[in-house]
Amino acid sequence: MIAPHFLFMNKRNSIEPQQNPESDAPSCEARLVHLDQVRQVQPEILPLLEAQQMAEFFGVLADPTRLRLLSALANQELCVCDLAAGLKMGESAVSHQLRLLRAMRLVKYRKEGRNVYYSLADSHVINLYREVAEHLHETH
Amino acid sequence: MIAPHFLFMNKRNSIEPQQNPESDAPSCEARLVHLDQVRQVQPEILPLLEAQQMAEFFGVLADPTRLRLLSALANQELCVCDLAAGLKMGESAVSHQLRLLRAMRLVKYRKEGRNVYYSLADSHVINLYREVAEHLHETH
DNA sequence: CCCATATATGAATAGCTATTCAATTGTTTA
DNA sequence: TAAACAATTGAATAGCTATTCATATATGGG
Repeated sequence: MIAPHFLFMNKRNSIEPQQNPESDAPSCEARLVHLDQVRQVQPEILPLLEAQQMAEFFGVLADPTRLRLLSALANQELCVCDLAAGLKMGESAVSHQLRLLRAMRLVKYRKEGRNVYYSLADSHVINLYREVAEHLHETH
Repeated sequence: MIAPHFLFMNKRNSIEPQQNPESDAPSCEARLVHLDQVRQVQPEILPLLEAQQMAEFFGVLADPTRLRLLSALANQELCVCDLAAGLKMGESAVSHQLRLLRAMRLVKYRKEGRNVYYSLADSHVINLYREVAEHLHETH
């Protein structure tokens, strides 16, 4: 298996929100059971801050409406109004969601007159979809 | 750009929870503005059901604790107790989250005595991480 | 057989989130 | 300039979710 350390972006095992390894164990007396394992795994655990960033990103994709918006934009740029019509939703709801997609830099936009045209920002989303689609299609 | 239609798994543009294209538009009078665009994009929009499935999957990854659990398991299998100790969390919380990861088939487990050892189910998660890490590391 | 331990589970609570409604901004056109 | 319109924004509400606490199940040791 590939080294996860790299994958989880532990560029440096620097100071993190985590307490030091020897501190109190919350409940399970792990230090009595598998202290070695715990010691070994702790530096490989994704630091809380980076975990939160990544979770925030996945969270943006964790909504049917936003996924449908992205799918609509996969082929062509569209204005808010047309997106709303295509999804049969209110413009306000769509605008709120586009804001999130914008914040995560998944879409970009362009103003033309009183319309605002949105389009996909890069190809990362496409790759993510492919991976997840593959996973979801495996033996259920 | 790659054909999104394929990526979004519209195996068939069959009957879906969506109303027919001519039905009432909620608010924006899109049929007056860009009816052609709306018509064109609608069959490409990810169907609601599939969008929900995919959103559910991303939702599992949209939590710092679960991401950290996965990072802990990337290298080695670990029992609940050690995972809890490594993350400095209660066993109950960890167990609840592992249940979700199990439901999404991201981890598998093995019982040995009174311990239950968890490990990653496949390599999809690894790939997802890589893609997202790349995205997050691009010019902020 | 009883007790400690490992894990799982259910209920409860606090915090987050998606949509709606109302109001606002900025732009075009009449 | 007034009116219509596209889009955004803020507040409010309903629904979801992560953790905690309490309890349950099961396994191994004495």
